[in-house]
Formats: sequence, C-alpha cells, structure tokens
Amino acid sequence: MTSSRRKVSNLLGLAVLGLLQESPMHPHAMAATLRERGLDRSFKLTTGSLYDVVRALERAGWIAAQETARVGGRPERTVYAHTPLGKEEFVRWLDELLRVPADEYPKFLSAVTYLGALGPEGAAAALRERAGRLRELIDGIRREHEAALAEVPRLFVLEAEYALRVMETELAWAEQTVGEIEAGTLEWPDGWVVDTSSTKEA
Amino acid sequence: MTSSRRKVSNLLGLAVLGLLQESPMHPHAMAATLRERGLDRSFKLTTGSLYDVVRALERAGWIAAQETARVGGRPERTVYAHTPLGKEEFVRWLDELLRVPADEYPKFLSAVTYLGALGPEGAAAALRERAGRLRELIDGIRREHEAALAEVPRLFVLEAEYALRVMETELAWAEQTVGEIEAGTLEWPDGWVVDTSSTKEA
DNA sequence: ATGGTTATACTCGGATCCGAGTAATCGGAA
DNA sequence: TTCCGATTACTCGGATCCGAGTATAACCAT
Repeated sequence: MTSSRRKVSNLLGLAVLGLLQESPMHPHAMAATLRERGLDRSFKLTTGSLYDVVRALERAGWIAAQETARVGGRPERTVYAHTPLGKEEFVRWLDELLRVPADEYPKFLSAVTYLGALGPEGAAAALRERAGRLRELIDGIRREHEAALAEVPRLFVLEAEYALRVMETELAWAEQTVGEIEAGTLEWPDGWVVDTSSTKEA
Repeated sequence: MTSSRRKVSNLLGLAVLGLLQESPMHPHAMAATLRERGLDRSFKLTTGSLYDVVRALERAGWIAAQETARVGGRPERTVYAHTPLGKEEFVRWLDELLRVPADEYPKFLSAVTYLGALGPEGAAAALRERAGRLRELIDGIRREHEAALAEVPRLFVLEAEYALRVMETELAWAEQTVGEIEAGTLEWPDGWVVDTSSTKEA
C-alpha cells in the first residue's frame, strides 16, 4: 500500500514530466537536456527506458504528442507536451515521494548482511577499499557542487547536499567498522567464515 | 565497468547462495527461512523473483538441483545445493559489493531534485511528514535491533546499525531543511513553483 | 464427514528495463 | 569530392521482475 499501483513507476517519468513543465520536447532532446544539467546523477537514464517511459506517460494521458516532424531526412521526431492532468500528477507524485519513505534495498545493505562470511581480515580489507572509493566520490561531488553553487540558486543543488550527507555517513560507518574489526571489538563467531581454500591462490 | 555483466544480477541471488552455504534447500523453504530471520528487510523477496533467480543460479552453475521429491501429493519440490563454483562466486560477489560503491538512484534523491516545484510551504509540509515517518521507522528498527542483540552476536545485526545511521542522517537532513525553509534562509526563486490552481480545491 | 482456514509449493503472463543495434545527416579534413 | 567520425533519433528483442493465480494437503471445529 506504499505506492505500488502507480501508472508509471519508473522515476525517469518524473524527470520527463519535470522537463515538459518548462517546454515541449522530443525524447532525444530530453535526454540531452537531462545530461547537460547533470540530472542523470539523480535519475537513471538509458535510451531504451526513456522511450518506454514516454510511451507509458502518453498512455496514462499525462503527456501528449504535439507534432511529428521530420527535420531533414533524419528519423522522425515526436514532440511531446504535458497535459493539465500531467501537471497535476507531477506534483502529486513528487509530493508522495517526499512524504513517504519508500522501502528500497540498496546493494550494500544486502552485502553487509553477509559481512561475516569474509572473515575479519577479508571484511576489513573490503571496507577499507570502499572507504577509499567513497572519499574520492565525495570529493568529486563536493567540488561539482561548489562549482554549481556559483551558477545557480542553492535550491537547485539541494540533492547534492543530501547525497553528500548520506555518503559521509556511509563513509563514517565503514571507517568505524574497520576500526572495530582491527581492534578486535567486534566478536567474530566461528563457523561463519566461508572457506575458499580449495580454489584460492590468485 | 562497475559491475554490469554479472551472470545473476538480482541480489536475492546472494541471499540464496548464502542460505545454501548452510544446507541444501528448496525454494519455498528459502523464502520461509529468509522471512524468519528478517532478512527480507535487506533483500527484496517476492515469490516470482525467487524462482527466477534460482533458475538463473542453476543456469550459471552456482547451484545444482539435488533431488526432486514429492512429499505427499503436494507440488513437487526441487532441493538445491551450492556447487564449489557457487561457493567461490558467493564470496567474490560479496567482496565486490562491499568494495565498490554502486551508483544507485534512491527515489528520494530524484524527488529532492524537483523540491522547488512544491513551493516553500508545500515542500516544508512534505518534509515534515517524511520526518515524522522516519522517526517511527527508526524507532521500530531500533527496538527490533535491541531485541535481536539479546539473541545473536552483533556481527549478524550489523546491517541494522548501518541502516539506522543512514536513516538518522536522512531525518536530520529533512529536519534541517524544514528549518531553513521556515526561517526563510533558503532562497526560493520565482517561476519554479508548478501552478496547480486550476484543479486545486481538495 | 463436512466445511473452512491456513500452510505448502510453484507457475504464469504481462509489464518493465535496457544495451546494442540501425539509419540517416552533418562537418570537416585530405 | 569523398570519406570518416560524430551527432541525431529511435527501434528491437531478450532478460528480468513480480503479483496474482493454481492446486494440494493438513488441521480443526462443528
């Protein structure tokens, strides 16, 4: 009952709806615009999905094809615009996404569940590497964010601030856990380390 | 190049592999066991996907059907066991998941990207509700975690600690942002609030 | 014994996802 | 002028995902 029977589920649809609030556009232009604005960091953007999503939005009546024009001899392009219904739904969808925390299943959470199987050394090594990579990612995003702040109002880069906070927490957790493993504070019951001695030797 | 061309992509496969390290099992029992242990908080578990994933793991040679027995007149059940290859792959998969932060696209991140469209009041209201829900979720998980700690070693409930940390960060961000909106600290450029006056009146 | 509920165990088909492919045009260098 | 690579614009089909459905059996009360 959280949010399942939504007509269009792919969040890329929200991005499309968002773009069309500004002006009509054809799918290829949507992709280009999203990438230009760096929104492909927040939305998973692939060509295939984009066209599927656009079709789904049209079926739902939230956007409508305006014209089907051929510029030169290139493949036809269909320009879409939002409908009044689409405008409403954009806001409703957004509102619900913000209000209700969705249960998601980040890969790392699943992996941590079986952390024990790597043994203390294996687990510490893996988490150390993750921490390093996280530091780099954070640095990159922070730099981009600062650059962006010089160009646009802060409201439009809030998502980067949120992402940074979360990643910093992940980093802190990884570092802390490595520390506990090294210090021996984290008890490691026997019989839970998966033995790979047979085909080791890399 | 992050981790795409993996033979089995659904993380539920990791859970299956994990269970089979302990003992052979048929799919229905896997589902039951995962739910019993509360692992369905970390892995998205649906019947349909489970059977698909088991088939995929078998195709890949990481697990193998042991026997196909009929107990009573109920539908046949096929018991699977991990193969040596499956044991290795379990560890390799786990290791990679831990080392390399995957780029995921949490729904909330996408939504925050368009926070502006709700206007200051709308955005604050939505985030306030989210904060409330997050507080309840956190309370629930914290209670469960404490109860679990009395039963099993901490190593086996680490994922709850991680999840709690992340959720607390999300909560803090939401609260802080509400605060800034209320205080007027967060500049709200005009022309970005989607107008829904036409069909309002709810 | 009859009926109702719960548990066992899996199948099915539609929806979705997405990378690789197709196909035409344009700009510029040789 | 002709070739090549980049750009524009979209299609296709296989893989995956998953909720709803099917079918039997065990348990219990009436």
